[in-house]
Amino acid sequence: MTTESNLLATIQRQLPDLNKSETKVAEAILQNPEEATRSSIASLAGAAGVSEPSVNRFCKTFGASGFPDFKLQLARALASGVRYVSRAVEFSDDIQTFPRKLFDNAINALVTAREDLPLAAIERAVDHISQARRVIFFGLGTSAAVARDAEHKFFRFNVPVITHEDPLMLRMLAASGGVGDVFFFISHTGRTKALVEAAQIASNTEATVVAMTHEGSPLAERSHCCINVNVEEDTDHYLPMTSRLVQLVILDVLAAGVTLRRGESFTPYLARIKDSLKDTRYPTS
Amino acid sequence: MTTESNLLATIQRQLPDLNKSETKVAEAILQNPEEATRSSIASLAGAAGVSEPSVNRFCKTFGASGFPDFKLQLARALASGVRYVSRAVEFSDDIQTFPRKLFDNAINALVTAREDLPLAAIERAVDHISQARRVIFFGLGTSAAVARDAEHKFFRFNVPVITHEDPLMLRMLAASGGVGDVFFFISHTGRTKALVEAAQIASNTEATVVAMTHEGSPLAERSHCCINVNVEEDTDHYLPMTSRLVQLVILDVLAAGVTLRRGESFTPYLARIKDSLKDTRYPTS
DNA sequence: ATTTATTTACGTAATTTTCCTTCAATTTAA
DNA sequence: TTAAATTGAAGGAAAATTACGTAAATAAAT
Repeated sequence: MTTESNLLATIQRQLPDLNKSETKVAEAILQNPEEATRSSIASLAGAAGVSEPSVNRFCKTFGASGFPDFKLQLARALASGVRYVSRAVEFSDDIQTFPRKLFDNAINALVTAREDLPLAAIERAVDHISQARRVIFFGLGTSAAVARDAEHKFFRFNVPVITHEDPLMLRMLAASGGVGDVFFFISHTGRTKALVEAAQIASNTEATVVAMTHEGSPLAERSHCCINVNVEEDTDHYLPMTSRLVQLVILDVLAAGVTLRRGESFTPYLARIKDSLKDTRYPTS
Repeated sequence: MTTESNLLATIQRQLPDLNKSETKVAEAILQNPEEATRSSIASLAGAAGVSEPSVNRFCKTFGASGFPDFKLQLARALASGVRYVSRAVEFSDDIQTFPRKLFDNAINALVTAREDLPLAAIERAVDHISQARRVIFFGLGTSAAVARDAEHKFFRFNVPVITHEDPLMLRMLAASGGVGDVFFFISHTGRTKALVEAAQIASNTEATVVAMTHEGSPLAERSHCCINVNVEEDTDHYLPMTSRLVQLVILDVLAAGVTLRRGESFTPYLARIKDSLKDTRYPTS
C-alpha cells in the first residue's frame, strides 16, 4: 500500500488519535497545506502555537525523516491533485470554500475508485454489451440521468438501446427479456424496490442482468454480473453526488471497451455518426 | 500556458543556453531528479562538481527563491508530471490500461477546473436561481443528461424546474420567458444552433439567460451570465466525457450555493423531500 | 480520596546542518 | 588590455535537529 497515496488524508484520518500539540500542528497544516510547504519549521511552529521540536516530532510520526522531508511529501501530495478526504459543506462556508470542497470530494471519489476498479466485472459487462441484441438501461432518480447518458453513448454502437424511467414500463420490459437482451441497472444504493423487482423479473427470463451498484445490495444479488461501485456517500443527508460521477466514468470505460472490442474497422462508422451532427453546430471561427 | 508544465521539461529545454556550471547542475538534476529533491545543496553541488553558490544561482534562474524552494517545485513536478497527462485510449490498450487512462483524464479535468473556478459567475448564477420564479434547463445530446440531473437536483428547492430536449418546445418556452424566469443552457461547445437560437429568443424577453459552456462561444455571448467551462477535449474524435463531469460538479456547486442561500431553516424541508423516498427502498440490513 | 511513582508530552537551549551572501579570483568576450 | 561575466572560498545567518530537563498526565499505592 502506497503510504504516499495521500499524506493529507492520513493526517486527517489520524487527527482524533493525536495528542494536544500534535493536533495543533495537524490543524495548522490542514488549514493551509500550501503555505505549510513554504514555511520554515519555526513559522509553522509559531502558526500552530507549539515549539519547533513538536513540529519535528510530528513529522517523524508521519513517516518523514524530518521537517524538510515532510514538506516534500506534502508538496507531492498536493501536486497529485487530491486534497482532503470527504469534506462536508457547512452553512458557514463562503464562496471561496464550498465549491472547492465539492470538487475535492469529486476528485477524491474518482481517485479512490481508480485504485480499486472491478476490472473483471467490467470485462464481462463489455462482453455482454458488445454481443447484445439490445441493451436496456434502467435508473431512477439521479441514476435516471446516468442511464440517459449511457443511452446516448451506447446508441452509437449500432446496438438498439432503450432507457426508461417509468417503473411500469420497466416491469413490462423486464418480463419481455429474451436471449441477447442485456438489462443494465444503475443505482447508487441498490435498494430501490422498483429496480430490484424489475431485476428479479428480468433474471427469470433468458436475458442477462447487469448491475452497476453497491456491493452486496439486493440489486447486486439479483444480477448475473455486478460492477461494484462502493462510493461512500452520505445519501441520508445529501443527494448522491460523487457516486454518479464514478458511474459515468465507468460507463465511459464500458463504452471504450466495446469500441476496442469492435476493432479499428469500426472507426469509420463512429465517424459517420459524428458527422451527422456537423450541421447542427455553428462552425468554429 | 500550463505554468506548472514540468520544471524538468523547462530545464531540459533551457539546457543548451546554460553556462558551464549551470549545465553541470542541470545534468546532475536531470540524471536523478528524485534524488535531487532529497539532497542538500552541498551534496548536489558535490554530485554536479560545482560549488554551492552555483547551485543556488541555478535555482534562482529557474524562478525559485532558493534551493529549498527549488526542491519543492521539483517534487511537485515529479508528482504531477508522471500521471496527469491527458492520455488517449488506443486500440492496443488492454483492460489494465484503458480504464485507468479514462479515470486519469476525468480526474485531471476536475483538478484543472478546480484551479480556475469562475466563482463570480457561479455566485451570480446562484443569485438568479435562488430568486427564480421558475428555472428551465436546456441541453441537447450529452448535455441533455446533465440537464436531467440538474432538474432532479434543483427540483428539491421548491422552485418549479423544467427540462426539455425537444428543440421546438425549447423555442416556444424561450419565447414565453418573463420576469423571474431563468433559462439555464448547458452545452460543451456552445455552438449548437438549436440552443443558441433559443438563447437568442430568451434574451429578447424579460427572462434571465444563464449559460454553462465554453468561454466566448456563440451561446456564451447570448447569455446574461456565463459559467465558463473550458475543458479541453477532443470532441471531433471522441464523445464529450470529461466536460460533462465538470458540468455536473458545477451544478452541485450551484445547488449547494442555493441551499446555503436558503439558510439553515431550509434543512427540514429538504429532509421532508428525502423522507418521501424512504418507502421506495429496502431498508439497510 | 490522596499521595507517590512512572510514563508521556512538551519546550528551552545547545548543537549541527544547511543555506545564503559577500567578495575576490578567474575566465571569457570585446 | 579592459570590461563583463562566471565561479568558488569563506564566513555568517538561518534552519533544523538533538539533548536534556521540566511539567503534565496517568497509573499505582497508600
